[in-house]
Amino acid sequence: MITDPRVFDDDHLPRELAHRDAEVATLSRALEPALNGERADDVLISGPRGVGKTVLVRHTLGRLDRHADVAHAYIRTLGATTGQILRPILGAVGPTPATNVPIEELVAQLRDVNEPVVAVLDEADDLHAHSIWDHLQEHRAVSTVVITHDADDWLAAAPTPVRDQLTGTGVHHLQLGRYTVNELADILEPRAEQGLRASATNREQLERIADGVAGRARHGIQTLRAAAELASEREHSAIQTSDIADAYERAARSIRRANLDSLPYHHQVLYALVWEAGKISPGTLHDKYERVAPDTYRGVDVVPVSERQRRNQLTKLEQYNLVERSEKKGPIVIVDEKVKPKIDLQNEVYGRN
DNA sequence: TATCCACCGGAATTTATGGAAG
DNA sequence: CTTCCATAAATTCCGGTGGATA
Repeated sequence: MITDPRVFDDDHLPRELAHRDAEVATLSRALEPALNGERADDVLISGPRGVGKTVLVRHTLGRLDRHADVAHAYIRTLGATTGQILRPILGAVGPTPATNVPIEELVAQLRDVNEPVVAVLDEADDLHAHSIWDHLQEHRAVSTVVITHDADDWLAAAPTPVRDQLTGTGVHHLQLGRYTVNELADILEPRAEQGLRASATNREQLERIADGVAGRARHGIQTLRAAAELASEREHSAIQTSDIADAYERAARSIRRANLDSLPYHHQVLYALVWEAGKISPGTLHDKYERVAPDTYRGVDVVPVSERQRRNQLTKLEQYNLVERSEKKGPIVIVDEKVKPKIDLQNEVYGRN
């Protein structure tokens, strides 16, 4: 059923970016000065998850690169330190500085940058108050493309100078909305053509999927993939309505699983504990962790972490939508019990597993 | 209302990590 | 190889919060 799985990957760039012509044009215009050696305009991009904010930027930068190289750095800024943001920016115009060169030195190097660099600051929701702005503000050559979920919230929470920079004249704001059913079906169509066996699906089904995912392209693409997988498991010669009906859940689950897989060992242990309980108060969670830790970490190259650090890791699990908390002080609840933990908890007293 | 308790999360401080120089 | 020294990661410390209880 699936002939080319790559077209369903999150980082797959389609040849044509359907239904974003206006946005591509605006972004191109903003970055154009860089082609002539001048500083590009700043851009603030906002929109809900999965509507193609990152893809828009990657696509547009790629297009510009065909005319002339635009030095750019793409940085996922969620939780990034000043050094982790500065280094790739400098790396865009020269060698990437080593991790042990002082921030002071990085800042000095940044001041000496004269050719235009576009710094794409993705996942910038919490970046408004970051000290990185002390160095990026009003830079003669380095411009920014800030990607966030809600532009108004972001600007409202930003310190005045940052807000001024991102609302001044010549700054471009792009608000990406959800796709309509037709638009999203147009996006799914070429993927089906390239990634699936011929006549595995049809327009009506693609529209059904587009409708079911409320205009979010990433979900739509993952749902199409899941529907195809289900169809082949069930030995259907083509995707059927029942496959689509079950695909939403599978798609959501595979996204969660991928999230879980990307996390390090500590998170796996915590997830396993919450999963086992289904629902657990922070206090008992920590107790169990301590009880299980000596055996669960045996033979692993990492060592159990403190309670404070576990709190950080639990928020990460929450951000990744693996675990949730209904009220502020409420218990921690597993989001999808069918997403099984990657590791087994070991405890010699109870002898699990 | 006053007090206790469990928990949260910011900030200071310590430890781990890994390039670079000797 | 060892030492040095920077960042990054983790721990320690602690004030604050909100809910429960008397």
